[in-house]
Amino acid sequence: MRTPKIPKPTVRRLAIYYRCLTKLKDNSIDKTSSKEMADLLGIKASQVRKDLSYFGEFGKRGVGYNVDKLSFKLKEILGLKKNWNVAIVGAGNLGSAIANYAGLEKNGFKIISAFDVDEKKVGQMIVPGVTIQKLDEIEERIKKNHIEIAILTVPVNAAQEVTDKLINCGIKGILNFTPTSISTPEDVSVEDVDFVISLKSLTFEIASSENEL
Amino acid sequence: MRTPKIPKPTVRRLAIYYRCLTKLKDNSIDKTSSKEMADLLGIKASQVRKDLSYFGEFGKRGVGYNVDKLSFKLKEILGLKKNWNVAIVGAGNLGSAIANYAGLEKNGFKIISAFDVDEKKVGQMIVPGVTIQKLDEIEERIKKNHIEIAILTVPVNAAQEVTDKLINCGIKGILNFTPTSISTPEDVSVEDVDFVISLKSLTFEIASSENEL
DNA sequence: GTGCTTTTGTGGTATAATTAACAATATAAA
DNA sequence: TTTATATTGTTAATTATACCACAAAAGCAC
Repeated sequence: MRTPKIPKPTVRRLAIYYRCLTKLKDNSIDKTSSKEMADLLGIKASQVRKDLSYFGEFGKRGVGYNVDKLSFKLKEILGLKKNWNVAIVGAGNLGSAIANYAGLEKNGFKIISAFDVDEKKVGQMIVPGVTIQKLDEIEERIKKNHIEIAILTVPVNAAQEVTDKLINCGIKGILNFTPTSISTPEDVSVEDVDFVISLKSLTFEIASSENEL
Repeated sequence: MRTPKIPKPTVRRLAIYYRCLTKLKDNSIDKTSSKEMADLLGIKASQVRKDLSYFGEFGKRGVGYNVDKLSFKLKEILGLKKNWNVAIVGAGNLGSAIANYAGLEKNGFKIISAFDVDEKKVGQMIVPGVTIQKLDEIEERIKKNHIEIAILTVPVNAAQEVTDKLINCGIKGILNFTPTSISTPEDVSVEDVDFVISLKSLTFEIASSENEL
């Protein structure tokens, strides 16, 4: 019961604040303020303070925040003090690109396994040191390697079936790249990433601003 | 002034309804209801009706919606009756994977050009028929080929600089995959896609549910 | 120390989004 | 034709989220 009930948008922003603080650190800036962060991110300072206030008091009145300290706190809050073992499920174009995205490793997400149904892909390396395995082996491997997060990049028609397998082997979270909503019990979290939907939001905006003329 | 002021979440859901209707069509289902769609998507029927009501009356009381008709209307609303010309800006791993994602073409987004600073990549094909070009040529090419949407997959430190170039050559929308917020004038729409942030929302959820025990 | 400036943390308010409720309408069966 | 059932479109209520405003520190200058 550490967390009363944190708004979803707040959680996303916490991750954004954390990223912002990392950048400040890279620039050797050791103190900041809600105003400074808010301006960098294009939001309101009160929003930053409100978001942080769900978790405690991390700043000093009249002074601001110590970058290192706040960064450490957010890291803790976001569950990033440990490294997370991740599996890529579906080793196509997108799955491979994501597996090789440097940002993952850098942020403490380690690709431990990759799975695909395609026999031709099995045995190939998806990232250095990780070979693609048969989807059949998924339950065994996920349990054995203590994988907690799956990145789901299978074709849409396989999405729910594969999700059910993941649930069975005790996965805790799924990053869903398939263009469909998958259902899970409430102790298995899902985050959807759908850039075609984002593209269509974009065309909506463009089209409606053109219609307004 | 066709649109009074549509909530952002509504716009995203419209795109999801459209996808849902396409699926129903594929299964030769020609009529549906707010209830049926809502159940398929895991939301409330009243939400579906409310969202649609911003744009008109598309159903028949006591009966429901004609799949074809509603689908056509949403296509129109979302600005998808025309095909959109898209440029990939930054032809790395992720940019290439996205360019080759079948869902784009299928949904009316056509990759017309790709750009990169890396001389070694220039001249290579990113998708059949599209060779990667020097970033210097971006303004000329985007204007000449009537490209309206850019998919931004450059390294984070180049994001704003490249964005400014895109703004200069009259781009209308940017799908931003870089892990930073970019600023644009208000007539240039931006949609952020950041799956590392989504991953961290996931770890927050997992970590806090573990702390609750 | 006193006053001035800065900036936090937070309680209250305003705004936005979701959900419920229901009259209006359609269909089909009795 | 009436009654029962289904389902919309819309208004009202509820809930969620963002924003404002200000008292409570903290530091600095004099």
